[in-house]
Amino acid sequence: MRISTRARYGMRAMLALALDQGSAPLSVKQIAERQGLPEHYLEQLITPLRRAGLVQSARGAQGGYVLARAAEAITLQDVVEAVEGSFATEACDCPDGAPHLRGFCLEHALWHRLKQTVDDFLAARTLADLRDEALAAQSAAAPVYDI
Amino acid sequence: MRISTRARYGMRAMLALALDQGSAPLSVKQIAERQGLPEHYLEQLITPLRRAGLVQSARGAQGGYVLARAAEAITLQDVVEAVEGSFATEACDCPDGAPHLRGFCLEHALWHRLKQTVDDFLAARTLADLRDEALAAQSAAAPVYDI
DNA sequence: TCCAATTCCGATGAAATCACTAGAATTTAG
DNA sequence: CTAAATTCTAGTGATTTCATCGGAATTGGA
Repeated sequence: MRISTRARYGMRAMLALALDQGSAPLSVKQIAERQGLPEHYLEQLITPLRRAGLVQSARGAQGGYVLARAAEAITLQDVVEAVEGSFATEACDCPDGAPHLRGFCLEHALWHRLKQTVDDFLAARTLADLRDEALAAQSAAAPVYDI
Repeated sequence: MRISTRARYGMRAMLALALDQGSAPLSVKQIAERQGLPEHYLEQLITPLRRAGLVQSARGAQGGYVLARAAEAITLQDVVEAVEGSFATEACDCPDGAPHLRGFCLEHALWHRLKQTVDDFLAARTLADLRDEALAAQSAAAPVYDI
């Protein structure tokens, strides 16, 4: 039960885009620099984000990526699922039952419920929440004292 | 964010022991057979369970493992943490701040909270809960109709 | 005492994940 | 049109996790 680097890096990249909304597209290089991520690996991670329809790409010079829709409309579960591929791939082979106790399936009794808890947690939060929290923390860290 | 086989196999092994409480110790071979787990790998997983004080071993012929304390006193978090090693090993390097936005740390703002949610979920359940649920499912699947 | 059943320990192979490299395709700017 | 910037794709190491193997140490029973 650990958090993959795919999820962590992917989330950082999406946050970078959320913080930059409105201006020109951000290149992978810029995202990697801002978030301290390995550039070439990030390039690889952003592909599933594009395929999932979470970001939009612009090729060529001055190209890059922007969020495909408003940060309010992208849940953190969208992001994690895009880069990790549905996570619950541990399909349960209940019918056969060989590895299960008769009439009892640990996958269903425990792990699916845990997954549901995690999904609920992530689905209840959007990129906008993260963005706003980041902005609030930034302004608190560097308040303007000029009167 | 996926569930490791260490956690899944370790949990199954512990459940097997919880269901067997009171009789002779279970050997790794027996546990592996009952739960359909790779025997040699399980042997490797049970070592951290022993070191964490969750199971007690008896060496030699007729040896094996028993729960070190009552199933009611072993939370699922105890089990997962024993086999996975605290899970939150993603120590945050906030002070330096290089990979973080100024005054904002995604590890703390998101992943630590998610971890806390998972920990709460697992800590609120004990092996006894799983055992009782398994027993209930078994008797429901094979009810006694003799009057 | 000897044998079989075990735990226990270390090494090795196999598969997945993490990360980098190289280069083709595409687009903007001059 | 050319050059630079960039996405996009495929392939290759490096590292971690998953799983097996071999064998030493320990214990109960014949």
